Amino acid sequence: MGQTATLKKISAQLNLSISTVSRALKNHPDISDKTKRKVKELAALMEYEPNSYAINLRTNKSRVFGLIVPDISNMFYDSFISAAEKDARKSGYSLMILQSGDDPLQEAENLKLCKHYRVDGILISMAPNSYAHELLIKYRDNGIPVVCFDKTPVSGDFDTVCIADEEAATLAAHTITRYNRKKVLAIFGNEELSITKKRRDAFLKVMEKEKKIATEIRYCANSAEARELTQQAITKTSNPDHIFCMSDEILIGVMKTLKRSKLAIPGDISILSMSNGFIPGLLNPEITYIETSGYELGHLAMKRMLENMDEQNPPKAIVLPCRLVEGESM
Amino acid sequence: MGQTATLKKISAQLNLSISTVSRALKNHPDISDKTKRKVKELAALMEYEPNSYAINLRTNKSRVFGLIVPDISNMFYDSFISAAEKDARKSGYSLMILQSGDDPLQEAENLKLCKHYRVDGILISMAPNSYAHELLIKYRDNGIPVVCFDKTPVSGDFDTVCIADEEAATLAAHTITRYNRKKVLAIFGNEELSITKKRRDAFLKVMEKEKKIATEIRYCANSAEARELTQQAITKTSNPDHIFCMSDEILIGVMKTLKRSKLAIPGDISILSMSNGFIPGLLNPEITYIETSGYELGHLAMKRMLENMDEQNPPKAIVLPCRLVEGESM
DNA sequence: CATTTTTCTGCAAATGTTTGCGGAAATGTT
DNA sequence: AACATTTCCGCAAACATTTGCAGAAAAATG
Repeated sequence: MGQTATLKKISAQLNLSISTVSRALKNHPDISDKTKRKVKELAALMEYEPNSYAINLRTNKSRVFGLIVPDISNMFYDSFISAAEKDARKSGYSLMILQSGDDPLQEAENLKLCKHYRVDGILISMAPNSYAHELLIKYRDNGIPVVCFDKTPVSGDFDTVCIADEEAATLAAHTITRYNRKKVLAIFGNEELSITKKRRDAFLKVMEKEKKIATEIRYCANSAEARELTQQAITKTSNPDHIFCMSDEILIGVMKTLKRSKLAIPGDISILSMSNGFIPGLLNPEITYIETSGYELGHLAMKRMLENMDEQNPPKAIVLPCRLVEGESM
Repeated sequence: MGQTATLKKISAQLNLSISTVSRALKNHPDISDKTKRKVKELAALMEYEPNSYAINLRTNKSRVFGLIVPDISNMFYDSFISAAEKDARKSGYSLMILQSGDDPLQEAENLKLCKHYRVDGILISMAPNSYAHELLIKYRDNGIPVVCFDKTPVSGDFDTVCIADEEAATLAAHTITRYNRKKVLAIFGNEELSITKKRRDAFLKVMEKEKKIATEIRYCANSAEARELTQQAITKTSNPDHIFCMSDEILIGVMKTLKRSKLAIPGDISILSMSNGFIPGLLNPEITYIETSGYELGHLAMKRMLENMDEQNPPKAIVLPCRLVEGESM
């Protein structure tokens, strides 16, 4: 069958050269209106569509971005991706999405895949213990723009788009101090991650000035550990009257324990979390949180990537400001 | 600069022809070991990587699947995608992800994008009022396998991979009958969707046999409407002693209202939902639900798509069996 | 030494599109 | 009529890879 239409097939039908057909379809001034009309008619009839493989080869571009995240099925990343995809599409780009599963090896493989597919740019949230840095440097030097988001390297080698971690943690701490609490339990995630360190340090910087408040810092790897931790805290003598949660995951664990206890929120114990808002709104009472929006971050990151398509820019650190969303947990 | 390595550049360096270099790298028996060694060394040194644009052009394949969903940031789809991506990668494929936003126009545009990118296959969960059917038929006839999942057309034209909707709704109804309830409020989603119809009909088929139970069916478009609906139900005289929720979205709305009421769960009113389990586990008490796993469905759908890569298969309707997960809400 | 066989390599075409350059035909100017 | 200009179109190369075919050189056989 005549399967798919090509310039060649159209030109053969009309006894024209391939180049004439190409130019006619592109409204090139060299081609007469009569020829243009004939060509366009037949092209429409044959449902001609330029072969993107050929165009990619010729232009050495694909209009596709590689996007690497630890896991798509995550409250934060799924909204990030959702926003990024919409913006990309508006500018004629598409996303190729790859998951690292928080595995540095998988991450490196995904980066190689990006190279293999010759994506026009890479957006990446890095896995813990990532060794992707040098790979990314190489890609950048080969003209593939790299935008790091959320979990970013500390070096100033790449564009970074992040939640205002310090600002958010500072805001959290200041909020807590307003409520006259005595014993604060602050639960953070993996201690090794820079995101944890940044948040913890900014948080502590404020709390240490408050001599009237005893602050205890703890770390946990997942929701179950947060639950465990909370259980220990409320049964032992430490008895905090406030718990700060660095993330949704932690908040979920904390709340599961508190629900089973007889503690009233915020009467006996108050809660403040960092979140995109979905989980806090689900819980009862609704949790007060510092907003960290994946949507917003996705918009910012894609905007930056698209800027990099137009011109080469020196690396820039972009920060998404945060805000306090009042619930009923404080 | 020598930017990226190509066969041509390697061949120039070694005074060989392009074809010899190509064959050497592919261990073709025609090429002497000595030549092979030389070529491979230089290729490694220059970090040669075959140009996928050229390969795509030549083979007329891209090893990329198009995946169209209403919205990525959705408990169900994000896990579907997560599973699908992992399986695709294992078989050397990648995913290009596009969102329709439940807009038939956007959906059609995305399908055209898939055609433009010449993806090797399309996985799609269709928007309400989709008119993609004929487009998909055309793609299928042009040799692009189509796998519909979750929201699928009723025709037998394509592979479909679905939750066992009837089975799940039947299981839900049977579960409810076991608990000696009098007044059941069953809340479903958009009445126009086939998924809604299937679940509702199967549900009703069981309930109508139970003369002792009064069943009321309601529909709602989103979480807020479900909240409203519940509010009306518990304040007016109807006073249900059970609420069935077709989806997480509905469950969330229902629970928000119930939390503010003084009704005890399951004492005064019991709850049964359909869900992937995440939300039910978050709520208090934990909600009993019929499991509808996005992960599992993603695995099934990708498996089917990969089968279609090997050989042409007649359309097949694949159904993911469901199970009851006991919480504390019944 | 002549012929056949084996071993190795290169030519050229094909995939589809774009574009600089040149050239033919038609029209316009003296 | 001779020349210049405009209008319209095609050739061919380029992008990178693969592969059937042919052919040269070397080795083996008679």
